Amino acid sequence: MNSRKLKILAAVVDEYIRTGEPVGSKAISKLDNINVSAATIRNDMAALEQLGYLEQPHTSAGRIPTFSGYRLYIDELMNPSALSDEEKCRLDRMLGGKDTPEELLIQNAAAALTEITQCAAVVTNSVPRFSVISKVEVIPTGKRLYVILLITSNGSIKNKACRLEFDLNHEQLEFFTHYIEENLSGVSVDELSEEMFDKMVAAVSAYMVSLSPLVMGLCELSEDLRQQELTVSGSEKLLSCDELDKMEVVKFIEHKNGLSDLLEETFSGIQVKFSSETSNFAIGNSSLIVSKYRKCNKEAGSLGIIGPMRVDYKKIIPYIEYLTQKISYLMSGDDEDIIITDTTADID
Amino acid sequence: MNSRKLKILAAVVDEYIRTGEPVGSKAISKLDNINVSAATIRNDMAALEQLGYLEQPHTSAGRIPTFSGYRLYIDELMNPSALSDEEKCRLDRMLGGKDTPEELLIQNAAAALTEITQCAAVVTNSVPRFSVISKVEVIPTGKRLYVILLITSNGSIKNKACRLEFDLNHEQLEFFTHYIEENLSGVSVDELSEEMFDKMVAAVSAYMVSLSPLVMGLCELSEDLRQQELTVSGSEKLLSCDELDKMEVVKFIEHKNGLSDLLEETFSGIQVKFSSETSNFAIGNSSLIVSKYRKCNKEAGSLGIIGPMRVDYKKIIPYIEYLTQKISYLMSGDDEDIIITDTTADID
DNA sequence: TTTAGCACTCAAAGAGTTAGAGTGCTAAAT
DNA sequence: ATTTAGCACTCTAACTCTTTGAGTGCTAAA
Repeated sequence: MNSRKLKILAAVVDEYIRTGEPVGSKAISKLDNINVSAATIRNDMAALEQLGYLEQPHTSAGRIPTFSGYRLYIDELMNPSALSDEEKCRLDRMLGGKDTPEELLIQNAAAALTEITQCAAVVTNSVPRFSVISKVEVIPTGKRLYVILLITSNGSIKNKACRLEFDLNHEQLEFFTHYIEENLSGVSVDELSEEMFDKMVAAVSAYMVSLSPLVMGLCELSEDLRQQELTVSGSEKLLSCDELDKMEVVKFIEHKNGLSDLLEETFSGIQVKFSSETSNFAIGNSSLIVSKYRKCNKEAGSLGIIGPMRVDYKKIIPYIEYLTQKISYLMSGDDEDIIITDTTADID
Repeated sequence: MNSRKLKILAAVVDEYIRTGEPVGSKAISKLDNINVSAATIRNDMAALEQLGYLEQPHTSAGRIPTFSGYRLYIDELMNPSALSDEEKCRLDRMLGGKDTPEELLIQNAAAALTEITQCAAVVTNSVPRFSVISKVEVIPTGKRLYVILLITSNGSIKNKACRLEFDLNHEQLEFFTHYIEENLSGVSVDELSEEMFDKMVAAVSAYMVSLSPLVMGLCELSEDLRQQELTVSGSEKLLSCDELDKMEVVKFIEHKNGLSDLLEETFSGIQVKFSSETSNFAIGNSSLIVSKYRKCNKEAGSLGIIGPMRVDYKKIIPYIEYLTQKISYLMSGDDEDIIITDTTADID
């Protein structure tokens, strides 16, 4: 494995990404930065095939990269193309300024990615780990029916109705409200845990057993609070890729199978994952490129695209990197002024 | 147009639905209930083509039904096959018993329809038109920040945060709470209207101008309350129908174009609509079969399937009819005992 | 009015051909 | 020891030509 072989591998991947056709020795030999004959390239390509980086669809066709080929290309060989100032400006315009609500910010980022890459964009909202419970209320609303309300310092509102075995009298309600106010107010979302609520159930039950459904309700709400929401937009683009199985794509659009797991196991920095490298991700031959954005220097959410394995990594990766940086910057700027949108919930 | 022609038309549609292939005179002549020769059938088929009920894909092929052909078949000719007891039991099992939450009930119905018909199921949730506002609260939750909470008698909970220009003092808050309690409590969801809120804005502004965002917030919540949610499940099935254009299916899956309009203009009882009969519905050559279910004898929501025009109406229509009846029954049974699931909302 | 018979049409499937891109191998050149 | 040119070979994609069979419309007899 010498440097010429690597150069040839890079060239093959680049060409394949550009054209979508298997690439032959002749095409490579014509490239500017390649100065050996087609015959030499043929020999090297045969070697690269031996090593598992390239493969042939059939005997008399050119080569296409294998998974390992792409992997090596992305990790070592690829030469990302820096964003021009115009491109940066364009992204800035698409994102919106400093006073754009966070939710809209990531929506805009998703829209930008969809438009630029012609792939599906995937974003997660920013989880308010570091925000604290600012208000918790219990509101009687029918016989034996209570609505609990949880509000955090960053503006999340969650509510849930609980039915009890008995009605609470004024004193009991007062006790409970006071107790949870005492125990939850000011607690950060990160600190909320099931153990914590288990303890509360125990404490509260000592006073009155039938209060525990309320605590369980609170526990569930706190789980919701910590749960990250995942949005995929522009997924119709994936149906235009004939590399991808349409059936799989639609199933994925419906259920988003495996995606959240996949994002879970992502660590910081930009990352490329192939569907073949993970189990339970629905779309074969696809590639996920994501990066995490940060808010006040803590990981807040993810941002990226899902596309065919043959996407223009060179071009797309810098875009995603720029967007995450910019979003991190914008989100960390003014923490205090919370922008409230809307929030509803329906039960029947 | 005599009864034999109608019989032949019905036979052609049945056969075409069964086989998916253009059907010829010979195939019809072999059917049990047809006792004339192929030549006679040929003459009648030519006449039916003249009348616009049948068409030929090409000269030397059999006939397939036109839109009008299907229409006549469905409205007059078709002989729906009654559900067997086993089938009814199966549906009952899939739906769930009397204590199944409404939301789950329609989800189960959708799943059952998807499985049985191999088409996409479309359901709308039950809009609580006839339920009344049972509680409305305003909760101060930060500086100039207020959460309004709207709860209906059927268990819907909606909340929304509003930012005001100024902070309210205790008296002002008291006034406002009292005012909206007075004006909204006991009002049915159906009665809520924008005009009503306009009046409230005027009245409240007379007392204190900066209260109006709260009323606007209430107005938006009430809109949410009245909004019907539409779910399409199993839409991947539509991709297996080669009668349907995959690209159109995909666009539909993403945007559900025209579907809610289409459901709006549906009246009571089971109904079949062809894409060709409506403008703005995305999937050409498709057919929508829906029926409305009722809760306490008032229209609550819709339930049905989207499939290719060539679906087994004979079989599917009874299924949908049975499901809507059963759901109407289950939903109307115990109105008092509201089952609460969960409800959350996130803002940032 | 219905039916049998027959010539005709047309799409789909299969067979055969060609063109071209790309390969691997060998032997000469560097 | 590499690199290159040359050449025979392979395989697909596109094209034409032919065959097959289902289905029709028309005519004339029942």
